[in-house]
Amino acid sequence: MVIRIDEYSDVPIYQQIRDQIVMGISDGRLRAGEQLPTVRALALEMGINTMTVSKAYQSLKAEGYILTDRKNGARVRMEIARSKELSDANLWELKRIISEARLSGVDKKDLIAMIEEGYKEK
Amino acid sequence: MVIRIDEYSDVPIYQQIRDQIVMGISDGRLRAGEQLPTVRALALEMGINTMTVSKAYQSLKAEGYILTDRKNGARVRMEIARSKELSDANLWELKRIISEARLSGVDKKDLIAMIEEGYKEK
Amino acid sequence: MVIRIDEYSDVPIYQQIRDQIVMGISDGRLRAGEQLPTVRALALEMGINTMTVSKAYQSLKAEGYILTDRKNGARVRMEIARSKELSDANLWELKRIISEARLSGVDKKDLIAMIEEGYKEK
Amino acid sequence: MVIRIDEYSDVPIYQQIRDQIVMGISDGRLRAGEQLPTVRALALEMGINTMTVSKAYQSLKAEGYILTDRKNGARVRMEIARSKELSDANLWELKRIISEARLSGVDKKDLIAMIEEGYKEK
DNA sequence: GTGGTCTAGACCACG
DNA sequence: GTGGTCTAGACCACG
Repeated sequence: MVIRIDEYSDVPIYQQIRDQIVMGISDGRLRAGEQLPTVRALALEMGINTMTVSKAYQSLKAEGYILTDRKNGARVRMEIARSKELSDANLWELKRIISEARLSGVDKKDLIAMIEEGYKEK
Repeated sequence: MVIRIDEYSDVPIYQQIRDQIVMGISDGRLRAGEQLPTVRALALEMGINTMTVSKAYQSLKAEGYILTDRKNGARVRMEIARSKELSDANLWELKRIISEARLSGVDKKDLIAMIEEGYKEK
Repeated sequence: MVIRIDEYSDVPIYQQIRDQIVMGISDGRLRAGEQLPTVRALALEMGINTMTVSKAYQSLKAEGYILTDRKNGARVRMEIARSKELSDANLWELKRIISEARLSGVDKKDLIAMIEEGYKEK
Repeated sequence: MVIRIDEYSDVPIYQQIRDQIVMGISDGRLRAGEQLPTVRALALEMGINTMTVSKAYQSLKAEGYILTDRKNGARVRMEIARSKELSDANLWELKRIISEARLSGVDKKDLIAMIEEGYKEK
């Protein structure tokens, strides 16, 4: 899976990596149990510091998306915990985006289509 | 309209103000043409720096949500530009949230319900 | 509150800081709402890098023990979430220690006394 | 006695082996004088490196829990030294866990029950 | 002034 | 080889 960094984004690099891996897991580009690139390999490939990648992985690990071991590096977790709820931050963020979408004249159907797309079987 | 700030949020205060005003316009608590409090008044009321409020207003102005003039202060714009599209940033953010929702086991219907709620007539 | 680092310990420095702040909150040396030293101040005082202190604070923040804001630095949270349960890691660790205590001939009463002491009103 | 390894735990594998053998001795699953599997046998059975098992055994030997000789392999020691004291590391660790338990709202009685359980006659 | 991010580079234990 | 930790030093946005 290719990870692309927008160096002009306000979103920190480690967060962008974290987000893209989460999205990769959700949309099936990363399978349960699949091996992630090593911290060093990904850092080298992306031209960034290993600490930055490490921070992304540690975040993913703390959130229960991946597991790391010293021998094999990082893998997508087989059973990701299902809280059944959006975090407060995501809930607010979603409300904000819906408000902005409405004000921009985005059709409600387009938003729903995005959800359908995101929930499609992979 | 009451604006509530979470001073411990990772979201900058000026951004929280900006977001809540946008949401207020979207859900009808703020009407087109309606007068906003002055920078000084809002800053005083919320116990924060005027610079912070000013930053929020400037952002809203730049985005086309409000108009300011020296005489009348700030008002909600009568005709907000309707790009008919989500910004790139919002598009990505929405995809991210949908991915996380799905992985957390949030029901697709709950997300759609939030959209319906946000688009309800006011 | 004085924080002491054992530089020969296997426990990472950031973890030692984190642990001592948690213990300080529990035993009343740090009160709810109390200001913590700034990242820079603590780093300087302890002769370590700001990143190391920052890591400790971020861990405490993620665990819900403290809150940070840009203006005032870090504070002990007023209401710490009460899961009512030990983490798996702490549960195992406690079992291990009890086993080792027993084998070393430590009196059961001494362990219970430590618990009583730790739960005393402050 | 079955030893279970969590390869994704932050606790090193050799430490997990060491801990489980100590717990086995304490709770009577391993009797004084009882033979332990050879390093090779255990490593083969668990699918891990012999070096890792060897490290665990060496640690147990250094701590006085087991004895090794070339002819008979490793055995649980007949008389384990009873220092009557917790090590400094365990003392600190126990204090930390008690602090976290208290802050999490864990009932004091639950901790005491764990001690009673760990000290039950076998 | 505050915390947050990032780099370049180093060292470490584990396995 | 793997992830984890730490430093020295820099730059950033926020307020």
